[in-house]
Amino acid sequence: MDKKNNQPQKIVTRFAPSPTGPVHLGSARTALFNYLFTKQNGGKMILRIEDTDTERSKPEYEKDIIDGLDWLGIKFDEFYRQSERKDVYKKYLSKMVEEGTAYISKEEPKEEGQRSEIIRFKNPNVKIKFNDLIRGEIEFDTTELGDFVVARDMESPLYHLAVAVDDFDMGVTHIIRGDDGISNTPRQILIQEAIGAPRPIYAHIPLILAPDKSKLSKRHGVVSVNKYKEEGYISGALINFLALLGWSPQGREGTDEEIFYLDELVKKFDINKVQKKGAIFNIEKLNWINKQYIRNAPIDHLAEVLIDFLPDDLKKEADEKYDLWKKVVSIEAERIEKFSDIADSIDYFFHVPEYEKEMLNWKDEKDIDKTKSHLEYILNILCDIKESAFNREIIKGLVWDYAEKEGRGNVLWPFRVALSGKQKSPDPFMMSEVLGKEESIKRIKNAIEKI
RNA sequence: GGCCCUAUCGUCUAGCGGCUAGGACACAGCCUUCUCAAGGCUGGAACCGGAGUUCGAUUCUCCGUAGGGUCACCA
Repeated sequence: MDKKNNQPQKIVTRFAPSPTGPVHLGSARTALFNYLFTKQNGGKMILRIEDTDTERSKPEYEKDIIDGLDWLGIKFDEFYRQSERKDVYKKYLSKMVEEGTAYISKEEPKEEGQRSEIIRFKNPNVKIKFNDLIRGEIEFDTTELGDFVVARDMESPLYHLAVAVDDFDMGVTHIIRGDDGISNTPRQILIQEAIGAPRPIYAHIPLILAPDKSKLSKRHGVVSVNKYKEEGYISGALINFLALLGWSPQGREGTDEEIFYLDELVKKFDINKVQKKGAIFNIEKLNWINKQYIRNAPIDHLAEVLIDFLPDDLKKEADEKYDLWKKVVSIEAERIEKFSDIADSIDYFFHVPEYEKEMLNWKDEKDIDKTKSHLEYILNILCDIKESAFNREIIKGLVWDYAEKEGRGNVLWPFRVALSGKQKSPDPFMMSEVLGKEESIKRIKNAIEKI
C-alpha cells in the first residue's frame, strides 16, 4: 500500500523467457496469462530476457520470442536483458557475502568447466510456506536444498540469484509462471529474504501437456508459436485457444461462448479460476477455433493475407487478376481451416481444368450422350444471360427447373465438373459467377467437345 | 528414489453437500444436398478406488492408486 494516498500498489508482472529455443506454446500461454492479468488490473508488464547462460542463449531465439509475442499481440511496457545487468547482481552478491548470507566456497571441480571457487548461499534451513493464487498454500522444507550455488563468481550470477534480484529491483509484485517453476520458489524466497526483498504473490499455472500427458516439447511436433504463424493460423485464434487451455469462462455467472478476442479475454479472464491440472494440447479444437476466426474476418482482409500463402506462380496470377482473387476468397474462405490450406484447390479458378471425360457423368447416368445434351442446354442458358446479370441466383433460377426435371445430379454434376474438373468443389452456380460468363461458357464448351 | 503438485465424458471444461452431472471439440446417425464444406437436429460418452464426516457425497477429511513436475557451477 502506498502510504500517501492509500491506493493499492500498482501491479507489476514479468514474463521471463530464456532465449535458448524458439517460443513455445507453453511460454506463449504463460505470457498471455501474465498479459491478461496485468491489463485487467491496469498494471505494468516487463519482458525480461534471461540470458545468463551465455552458452545456450542465442540472439536469434531472442528475436523469435519477440516476434512471436508481437504477432500474438502481447505488448510489454519494459524490456531488460539479464546479460546487461551484471552490475546489479554484483551489488547484491557483494552485500550477501558481506552479510554472510552467501559465501565463497572452495571446492573440487567434479566436471569439466567447473570452478574451484564458487559462491554458495548460506541456507538457514527453515520451512518456507507460501500462498499460490492457483494452488493455495504450499510448504517446503529448505533443508534438503543445502547451500546451493548462486554464482560462479562475482560477475557470473546463476538463475535463482538473477531472478530474485531482478524481481526485487524491478518491483515485480506478481509472478505468474509455469508449474515447473514451483520447486524453484523456495530457493528464490530464501534469496529474497536474504536481500530484504518483499515477497511477491505467486501464481503457478499448469503446464501444457502432450497427448501422452508429458510436458509438451519439441519432440511432440509443432510447438513453436512462429510455426503456427507460418502455417496460417490467426494469432487471435491461437490466443483464444491458449486461453481456453486451463481456464474457462463457464460457471455460475459465466458463459458457454468460446470465441473471445484479446480485449474480451482481458475483461473476462480470472486467474483464480485457472485449472490446477495440466491440459493436453488438442489441435482439433485449435483448428475449429481458427475456422471461426476465418469466418468472422472481412473478405478484403482475407484476400490480402491469403495471397501470401499461394505458390509463386498462382500468387502472380492472383495479383494480376485481383478481382477474381477476391471472389475466389469469398467462396473458399469458409472451406479452409488455416491459411495454408488455400494453396490446395484453387488452381482451377485460374487455369482451365484437365480431367477425363468419364468424370463428367453423374453416377446414376449411364448414357453419356444425355450428359452431353444437358451441358448443351446449360450452355444455351448461359449464353443468353446478360453479362451484368451473370450471378449465382440468376443462373440457378434458370437451370433449376430443368435440373429438377432431368434429375439434379444428372445435370448439376457435369455442370460442376466442367467448371472445376474436381470431384469436390463449391457448387456450379457460385463457380460460374466467380469465373464469369466468358470463362464459364468456354469451359462448358470444352466439356462438350470432350464427349 | 526424496520433495512438490494433480485427479469429472477420448480431449478442453461447468459444478463450490441434494443436479435426469451441463457446455464445447472430436465421433456416430439423420435432415439439407449434384460433390465437398458449412448449417440444423439427435445420440453414445465421465465423477480413479477405499474408508470416514453427514439424513445425504462428484463436492469436505484421510489413506491408497495413477499421472505429472522437480531434484546442475541450465534456465
